Amino acid sequence: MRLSRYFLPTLKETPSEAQIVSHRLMLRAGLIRQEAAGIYAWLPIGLRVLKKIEQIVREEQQRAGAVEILMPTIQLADLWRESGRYDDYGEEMLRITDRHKRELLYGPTAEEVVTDIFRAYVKSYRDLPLNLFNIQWKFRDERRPRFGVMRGREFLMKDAYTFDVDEANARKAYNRMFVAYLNTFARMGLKAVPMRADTGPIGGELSHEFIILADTGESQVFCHRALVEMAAPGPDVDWDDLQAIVDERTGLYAATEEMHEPARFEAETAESDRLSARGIEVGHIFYFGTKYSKPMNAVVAGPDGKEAPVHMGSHGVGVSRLLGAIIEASHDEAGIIWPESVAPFGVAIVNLRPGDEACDAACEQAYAALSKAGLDPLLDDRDIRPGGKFADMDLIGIPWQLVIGPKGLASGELELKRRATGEKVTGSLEALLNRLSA
RNA sequence: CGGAGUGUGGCUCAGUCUGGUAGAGCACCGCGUUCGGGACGCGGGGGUCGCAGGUUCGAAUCCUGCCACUCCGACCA
Repeated sequence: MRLSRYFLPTLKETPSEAQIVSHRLMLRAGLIRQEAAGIYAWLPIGLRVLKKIEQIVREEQQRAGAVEILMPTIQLADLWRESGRYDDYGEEMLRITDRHKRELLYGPTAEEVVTDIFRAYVKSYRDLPLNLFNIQWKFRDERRPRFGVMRGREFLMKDAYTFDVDEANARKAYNRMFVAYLNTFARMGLKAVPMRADTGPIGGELSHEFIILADTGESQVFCHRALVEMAAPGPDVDWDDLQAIVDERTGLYAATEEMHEPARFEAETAESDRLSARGIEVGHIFYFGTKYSKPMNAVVAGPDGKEAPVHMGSHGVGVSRLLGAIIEASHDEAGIIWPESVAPFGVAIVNLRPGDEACDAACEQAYAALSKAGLDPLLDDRDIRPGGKFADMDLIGIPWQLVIGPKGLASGELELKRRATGEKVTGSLEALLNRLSA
């Protein structure tokens, strides 16, 4: 992409509505624009990062055996009456009436819709286990939206729904999502800790929140220090038997404020291992048995021919919230520092003298080579003050900057800078291109 | 929903107390000089001061109502 023909509305000053660092940086770096409280437009750079995060989530869901579908944002009130949640959900649900006076709603979650899809087609235990997920916009009319995309009213969520014949199998499905989440967040450079969690109004018996630690987190969390440093299991695991991996994580104390038991924490965890911190919830997994399948009559025939309600779980990842969470975890004075896996571009080529024949030619050469190598370069060829370019590239957090100017071309010593560390490498254009491609 | 606060060009804000016909910096446009980490000079465009009503010869400014947004709390897969 050439910046002279792109849309990158960066701001020098912070809009007054933003209080926390990720929100400020998202506005200043031109990732999002607020349209109303908790409702945002996604600008080109923000959308690129959102899509990369979404793709990582998708790949790890598929690796764990989940199948992608796409459910509508608008749902029927009648389905929610079947489950009994229509009246319970309260003012957080955005209710809509169509021209036929039919009652609709903007989905805050999709248990009802997916259960309706399931019961229409799946009739036998032989079709299980089944895990259907979708990545779709949700709307919850929060009393107080805040912190930018971290607590918006409209947000992008991955929600997976597992269907199993009994509780033992449902726990295996739960474990697959548990491990998939560990791998998902690790790929984004995040250290996420699974914690015992309150099941809230959705109900259920078994639930973990995945929390990343950040000073601006919304909830207080308590856990054993070892959990923070534990490496993700990775893709090469036995997906049919993950109990040992899950036990290793759940054997150590970890709980959010609502579930915290101080006495147990102190009994189970040596004082030097106790960690109390603020956390951001980026994922949440639930097993809730037959809470929806029973009232909605989602049943399958077992080997004995008898019908029984299917055992379900639901498993969410806050995809749009993850942008804020990653920025909270990775930034400095100058701006965002994207992990390479989610960076909007792989490398920025900065042309210090647009219009200078030699600089333009060297930039074109670098751009072509890096594009060919799949490094997704962003060419900053804007004819503005050079200082501004450096600041913009730092602000939007591109992992590498290749600086091309007349002095460097004359001396043969160009500069390559790594955003995360500030480390600089100098060399010929060819040498730096080779280094980036490696 | 309880408490607090803010609405003035795209952004950050001054002006409101003490009423007199709207300003600064940044951004934007033109010309010139510049150019290796957010340049400088000169010229220029852009605002029914959140909305509605009231008081007044006159309202960004005073009064009333409403709306939006932000913060603290409660709430929250």
